[in-house]
Amino acid sequence: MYSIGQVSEMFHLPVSTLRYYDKEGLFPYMERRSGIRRFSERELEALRVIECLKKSGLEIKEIKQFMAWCVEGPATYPERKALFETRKQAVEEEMLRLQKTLDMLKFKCWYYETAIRVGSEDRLNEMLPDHLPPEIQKLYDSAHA
Amino acid sequence: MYSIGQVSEMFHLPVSTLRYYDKEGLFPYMERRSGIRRFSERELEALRVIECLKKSGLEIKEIKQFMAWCVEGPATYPERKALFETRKQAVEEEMLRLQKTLDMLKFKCWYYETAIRVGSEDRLNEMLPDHLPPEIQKLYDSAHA
DNA sequence: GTAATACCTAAACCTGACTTTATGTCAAGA
DNA sequence: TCTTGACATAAAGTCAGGTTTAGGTATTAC
Repeated sequence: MYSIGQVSEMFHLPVSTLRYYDKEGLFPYMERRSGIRRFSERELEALRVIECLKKSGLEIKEIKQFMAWCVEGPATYPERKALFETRKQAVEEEMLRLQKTLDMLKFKCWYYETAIRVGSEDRLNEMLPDHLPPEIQKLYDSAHA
Repeated sequence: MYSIGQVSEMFHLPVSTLRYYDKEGLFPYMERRSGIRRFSERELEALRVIECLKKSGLEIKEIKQFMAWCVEGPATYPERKALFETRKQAVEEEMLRLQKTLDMLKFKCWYYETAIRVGSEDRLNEMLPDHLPPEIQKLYDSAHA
């Protein structure tokens, strides 16, 4: 069993955030001893899931719904599975978008590197978008697709 | 030259957002004809860069700083290049974090699939974390690293 | 005994990125 | 002429996800 302060250190989260999550219903099984929260392994696993679902783009109230399903028992396995499937797809799509963003950023890095080398953007822009080195052309196309 | 309504349609952005960006200084070269904004190719390219930098995690006021550098001329090529290098690194790190999130989500998909199959989480948890199929073990390790 | 800590609550506050509202201008079409 | 639609502004409102504040309790350290 852990105090809120210990969990705060373990997860590098402010105490206020843990209390906020609790208030929002994200720890449905949280125990108390004379008013004081006692985090068990169950709450730590909940916190891992919370961080995962948050990174996947879920809002707090949707995570709360998930926790409510957990309380409901085995009848909600399908809902829970469906949620993770949906988040998996969302993250896969996000990674594709990020890859395009990354290609744009790489292109811009090359662009300014070259601008510095030739001394001005103007001479550089004359090359665009038809006279680029092939690997830069690939970045340019990916970013402008 | 395009009207704000045309650009709104081209980029699938509300007119209010474009005006907000303009107010925040994100279109330093924007022209007007009797008070009405006229978007040129320069503004469209600015908008592409805005979307890229936003996805990379930059705030509006930092994007505004970038636009200010563009106005300052070739002397700020190094600052602009450094910005893109930093964003590139940030996005690469974000993609690594997302990959871990994805592994956790895939693990949870397998977990609930199996829970549905065997009828209860409890029998499943007895297998964890030591008796997992190898490819699931890999996801579990990646997600809990 | 008293001072420092760690915990508690409720409620107000904050931030970023927009969005909405209220009000007004202007040109084109019926 | 009059109304419709696209444009404009300033200022207020919204929302999520916390954070801060104000006031209190309980335990430990000196």
